[in-house]
Amino acid sequence: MSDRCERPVRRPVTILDVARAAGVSKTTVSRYLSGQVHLLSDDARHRIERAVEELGYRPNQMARGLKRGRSGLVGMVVADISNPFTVDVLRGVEDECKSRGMNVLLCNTNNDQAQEREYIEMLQAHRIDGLIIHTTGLNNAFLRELAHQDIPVVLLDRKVPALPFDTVCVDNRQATRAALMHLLDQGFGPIAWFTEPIDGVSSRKERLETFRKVMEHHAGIPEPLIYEVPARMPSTVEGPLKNFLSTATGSRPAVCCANAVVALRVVHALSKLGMDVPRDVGMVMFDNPDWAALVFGGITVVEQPTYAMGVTAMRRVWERMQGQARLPASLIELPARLIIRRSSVR
Amino acid sequence: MSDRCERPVRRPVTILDVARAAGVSKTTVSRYLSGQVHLLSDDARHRIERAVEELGYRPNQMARGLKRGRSGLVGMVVADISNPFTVDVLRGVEDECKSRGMNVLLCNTNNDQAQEREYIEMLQAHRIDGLIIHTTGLNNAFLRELAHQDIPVVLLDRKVPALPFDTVCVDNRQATRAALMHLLDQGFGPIAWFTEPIDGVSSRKERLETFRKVMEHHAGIPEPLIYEVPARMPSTVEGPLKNFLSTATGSRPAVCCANAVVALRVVHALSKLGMDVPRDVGMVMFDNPDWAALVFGGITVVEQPTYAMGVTAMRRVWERMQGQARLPASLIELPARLIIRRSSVR
DNA sequence: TTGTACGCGTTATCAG
DNA sequence: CTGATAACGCGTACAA
Repeated sequence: MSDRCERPVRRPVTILDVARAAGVSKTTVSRYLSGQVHLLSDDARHRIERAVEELGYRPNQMARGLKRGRSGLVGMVVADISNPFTVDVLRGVEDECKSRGMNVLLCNTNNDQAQEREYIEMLQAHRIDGLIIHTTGLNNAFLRELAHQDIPVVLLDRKVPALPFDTVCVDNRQATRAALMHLLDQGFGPIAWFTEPIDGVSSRKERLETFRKVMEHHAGIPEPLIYEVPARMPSTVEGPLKNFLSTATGSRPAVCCANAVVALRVVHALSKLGMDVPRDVGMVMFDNPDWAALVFGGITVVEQPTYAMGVTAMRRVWERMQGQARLPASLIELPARLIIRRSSVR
Repeated sequence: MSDRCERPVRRPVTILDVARAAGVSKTTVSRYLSGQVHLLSDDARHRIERAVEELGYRPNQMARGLKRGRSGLVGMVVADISNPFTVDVLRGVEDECKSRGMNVLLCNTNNDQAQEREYIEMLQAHRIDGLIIHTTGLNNAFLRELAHQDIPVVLLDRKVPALPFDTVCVDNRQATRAALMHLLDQGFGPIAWFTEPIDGVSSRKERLETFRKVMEHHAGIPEPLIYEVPARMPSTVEGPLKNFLSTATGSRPAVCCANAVVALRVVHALSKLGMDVPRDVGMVMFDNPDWAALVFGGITVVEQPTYAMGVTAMRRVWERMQGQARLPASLIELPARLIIRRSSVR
């Protein structure tokens, strides 16, 4: 490719280059770029237009940001990028940024406090215009500082009442209740709850609490079965599951999984135990990953409005950027949807 | 929370603030920050340390970037963030950035040429230090310009020989051959190939070509069955699949899916048709999403080293950043791994 | 309608 | 060891 040598290495073209090429001053070019076309003579405008085109000029966002005080960047800090839930939310955020000419800085913390903190510091350094965070909940003091710096922060999925930030999440109580009532309606019981360790995560907590309440009120079971599944440890599910099922002979047991990560492991365990779903055991799970419709002829799910959550969060950031900064923080709770499939139907 | 009013709105603290608080000049603080500690008196160092801590100072990356000519940002342009393949690669890129103090600007193009181009322009404006791109292959002239600007570009998964960029992908021919030979070994045949429309995408093309060759050489079938599955159109799979299976009575038919997106739809169709895998039909697919181990008692897969691909790509960008800029572009082809499960075993 | 000059927050050069 | 001072590329009063 001789092309590679033709123009050796091109120093990035600046506004000054454009100005010179067009025979005008930087100021005039700057005005053109910021759309103040009414202040320009047709002649100047055309010359600038051509120069920009020919030189392939792109305004330097670092310089521009430095001057204007906004970077055009939004930080998205997620706890686990491997979780399909996260990806769908991210899609929403990203699309919404795109339509506003902004970019997403993606940060995956692996549910680790130190990483979360480090990332937030990096994002601060980049002077992000907004932050959307699926937080571990372990950096609250640190996060609070962002409030003083007047940068819009939106919490996602996990509430932290101690923080004065907008929060977008789903109505976990309604969702959990719907799932459980459906199981009970179908004649299932006892029901076991599988969740990741609560660790102060609000969504996990709310779902679990609601499970407890529903079990007590509607099934008269004050001490329902709850299994916490530690992350990334294999085969901690099979034992409890086997145990649960063996104590439930003569009835119609069911399992409820608090998210897709746990559900995946439960499904594996059920398969290994040779269980027939829904004949031997019913199943309902949170989240609606690809495979939920596939396994056991379809698993009944509580589908969260993931994409919409992302869109909503980013819109909120945008509104705050437009001067709504000092309004009180609001809690936006979106409804989840129960999708009934074969796994929970007699 | 009275805290919110205590310090009303804090102007971002600059290096000058630190300098004043520490009773030294900006220069000295700058030295401290860039780790030239050997040039500082213990006294000065301590005072700066304290000032930085107390004020919560974070160097402004925009200013720093403007001055140093590097932004600390890497652009990652992906064709489809919904594809688990993409997410795993992204994880690799992200981890590798993290360990180098860099950040990822994530851009999802939805396989759309215009969006890809727009995004690359935005990334250019941000003066990204590197670009990793899972390209549509439709903006080549445009991409070529990046070569002149001396910014490291790494192509991912999809080769574009016309472009002078490093490329990280898998050995598709070896992988495809392994998958097909395995099916033939197990006594399967005829074999049908399901793929997304080729659209000039090298990975799709290589897999398909290899399929053709293997079929001709080893099975003596010059015109094997190929089905192109258009994206996001429901139930275009069921018809062809049914047709294929009906013409294959008396033999042991199998299907091979060129990626997880297509495979998902094939699985749906197979379920709907009430097929028993592997008894009625064998199956092998590319990619190893969560659900592949679950469905049909496990689907045999060609697992791509996705995470490693991300890591490799980012390492390459890094090397180029460190002055290896003018070395010729290299092609890095990683091996895929055949994981045999129930779906392809007699 | 256009241009001059300054500053955004850093780093680098140079002189002490 | 330390500190002025000049850029980096851009936007914007202010002046013309």
